[in-house]
Amino acid sequence: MQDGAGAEGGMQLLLKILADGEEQARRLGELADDPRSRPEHYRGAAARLQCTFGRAAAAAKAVEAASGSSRGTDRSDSPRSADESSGRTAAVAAAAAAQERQPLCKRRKGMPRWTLKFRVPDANLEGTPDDGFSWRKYGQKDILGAKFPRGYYRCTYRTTQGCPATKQVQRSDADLCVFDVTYQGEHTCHQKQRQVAAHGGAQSPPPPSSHHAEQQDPSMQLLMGFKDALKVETEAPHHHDYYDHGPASAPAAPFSFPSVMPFHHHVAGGEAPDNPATAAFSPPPAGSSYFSAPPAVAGSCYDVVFDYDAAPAGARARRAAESSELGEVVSRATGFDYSSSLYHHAELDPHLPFAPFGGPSSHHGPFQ
DNA sequence: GTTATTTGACCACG
DNA sequence: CGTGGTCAAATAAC
Repeated sequence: MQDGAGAEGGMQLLLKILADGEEQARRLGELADDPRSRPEHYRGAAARLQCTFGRAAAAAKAVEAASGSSRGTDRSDSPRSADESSGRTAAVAAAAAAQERQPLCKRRKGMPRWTLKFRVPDANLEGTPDDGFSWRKYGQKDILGAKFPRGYYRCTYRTTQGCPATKQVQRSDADLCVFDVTYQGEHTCHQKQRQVAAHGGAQSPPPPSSHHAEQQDPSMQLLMGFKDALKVETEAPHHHDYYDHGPASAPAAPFSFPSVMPFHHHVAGGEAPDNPATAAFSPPPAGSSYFSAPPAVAGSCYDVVFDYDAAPAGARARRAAESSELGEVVSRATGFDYSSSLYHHAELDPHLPFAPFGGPSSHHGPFQ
């Protein structure tokens, strides 16, 4: 019973989150229309969107788990992760567990992490794609099985402003024009602060918490971000055209989610951990949970793909291959010549404001 | 002079 | 013990 209720409440929450995502996507579209938009703007918006989807995914997962457990037909042929197929009560448990899980007090774990796939048409394949931020390279490592070394970067303002953002850049083995850029940690430095403050009305009631608060509470930060990205305009969902060099017509059709939530589709054709990203980035057969927005203004688009899987690199790939992978999303951006795919490995659910699951007072839209 | 990159060593995790 | 991520000294670039 509780499960059922949890599922319903979860579904509502899910819908709510999806609505947020829609708005964020719209906003991203709006950015595209604004010639003043910069890569960082897109990135920021994409990041927010990504977070939203991460939440949505988690919510969906929870809902599924809830309904699944009440059904009684769990486990057996579900190749999913064992921990989740064991039919938990619901998201509440998962969320709680996630929040409680923090024995890793050593390294930088627990920070939001996502991967963007930058595809460089044929121009910028010289070096790392510019995402609008200043990075300082602090290392390079040859990765097993990878043809090219992986570059480690951290925010230039790490020492001066204590910005925790880091990224890892790696060229795809197969496609030289594809870069896997894994970001970790949000920028707290001022370089990105001007992310998206372009809006009429009471735009930017100054992001009050933009430096310290976020470091302590990622979820808080995320919520703030949501609030920040409320108005938007989107385009019609397309298929898997990850990059459309469309004319500058940024029409705009309401962004609506197809049949997305429960995406269970196997993607990789096997265990080719070489490039999990490639799998998601490559042409999804028909009917995959992939949809990107078409033609942007100038040519590039952001294909955002969420992959919630807490596992790092290797395991992640395998998981993506074996179990259901969620691919999803997106939107386009303009101004640059690369398209990218954004992956999201919700480090589990470090930021899952799921508390009010199954409760009536769930998530009242405090986004403002 | 400064600041960024390179590069091997070190260390943590699985 | 292998792999991946970071540090830090040396080097290069500005």
